[in-house]
Amino acid sequence: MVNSYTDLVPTPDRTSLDAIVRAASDLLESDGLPGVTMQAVASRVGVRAPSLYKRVENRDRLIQLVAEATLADLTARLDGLSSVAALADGLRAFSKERPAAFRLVMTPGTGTPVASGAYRAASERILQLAGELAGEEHTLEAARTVTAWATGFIIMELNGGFNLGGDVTRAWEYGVATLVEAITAARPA
Amino acid sequence: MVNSYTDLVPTPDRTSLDAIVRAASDLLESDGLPGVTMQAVASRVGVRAPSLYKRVENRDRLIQLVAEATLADLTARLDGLSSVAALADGLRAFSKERPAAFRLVMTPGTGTPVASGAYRAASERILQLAGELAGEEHTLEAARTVTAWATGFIIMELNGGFNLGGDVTRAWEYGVATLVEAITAARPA
DNA sequence: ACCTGAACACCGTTCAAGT
DNA sequence: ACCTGAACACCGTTCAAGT
Repeated sequence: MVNSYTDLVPTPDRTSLDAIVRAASDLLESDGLPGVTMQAVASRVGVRAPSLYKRVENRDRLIQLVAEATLADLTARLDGLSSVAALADGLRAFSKERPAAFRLVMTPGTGTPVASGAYRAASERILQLAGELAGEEHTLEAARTVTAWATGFIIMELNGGFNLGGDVTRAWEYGVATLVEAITAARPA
Repeated sequence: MVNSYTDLVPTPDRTSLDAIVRAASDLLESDGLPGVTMQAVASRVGVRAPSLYKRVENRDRLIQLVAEATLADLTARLDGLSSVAALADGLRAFSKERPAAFRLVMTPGTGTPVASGAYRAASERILQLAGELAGEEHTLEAARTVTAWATGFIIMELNGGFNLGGDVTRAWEYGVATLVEAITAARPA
């Protein structure tokens, strides 16, 4: 039985969760994390702030979704690479294209727990390659060493933390070479 | 000439910049960065929020001062140590005592530039020791490699990023040993 | 069912008025 | 000179009322 305006003209949705997450990602990169306000996101998708709550629980959850989307992009980006050095370079390149998103994912600070499955997916290739280098027994330690080094290096670089002069890219290459060699050398016979 | 109440009874100051920074540091550790509100800090030093602006420009500057005080503490903490491994262990120990302050200092994100002199002081010993290990030519690269690794490792550890099981401390020791050996091996003849 | 304005609690910050 | 209440702009979030 037709008995209301709603039944006759179901207004088509004016936005979507996907568009919201994308708008938040754009704002994150252009205005930083504090710039990702519900109002700014809403205005970007052509809606008022309260409407966002039909699709996202709250702001924290939205930031979390941005982090997870970023990890998915990163995983895709690293997928084809086949050496530890290429992987490290890919991670660094990604950090330069999307520094704010990279920071969000790698140093979420408090209050934004990201589904660990997303990290696992992104770590898959480094585990594989580290295993080849270090031997099965040291796979996990080797992968952690390389990941920690690359992450730390990139974060320091993004923060302008290398203020003692010198060639930063040279330090990067020195680090990759040093680590790969060391891990290979530590391989059990 | 005495002509006002003020001249007769100069009210003693009820707080100080030092007390404010200390209160902010305590709040940072207990409630996280978002918990460091001007009102919470003010109430902790026994004053109302607007009074804080007599001693600090604004909240961002206050956070910055907390970061600088943290770096000073860290520098003092690392001062006596005399091996790269001891330095790395000291950094990790500090991160467990004051995780929020450590995060603030190592991953300030955007909006809180810390005086670079404070970082320089904290880096002094690692530069010295890395130089002994790596040789003068590679001092800077070696110091950056170790610092990046330790920072990245600790941040990942604080974030609960090591969710693949395994012994985290074992990975830490593997990393220290591997890096020290590699840097020593790369030393020019 | 989705969207909105109005409202609430809570921030950071300013400023005139107190002492 | 330092401190305060009141006020302002701006958040996140809720909710009744529209369509």
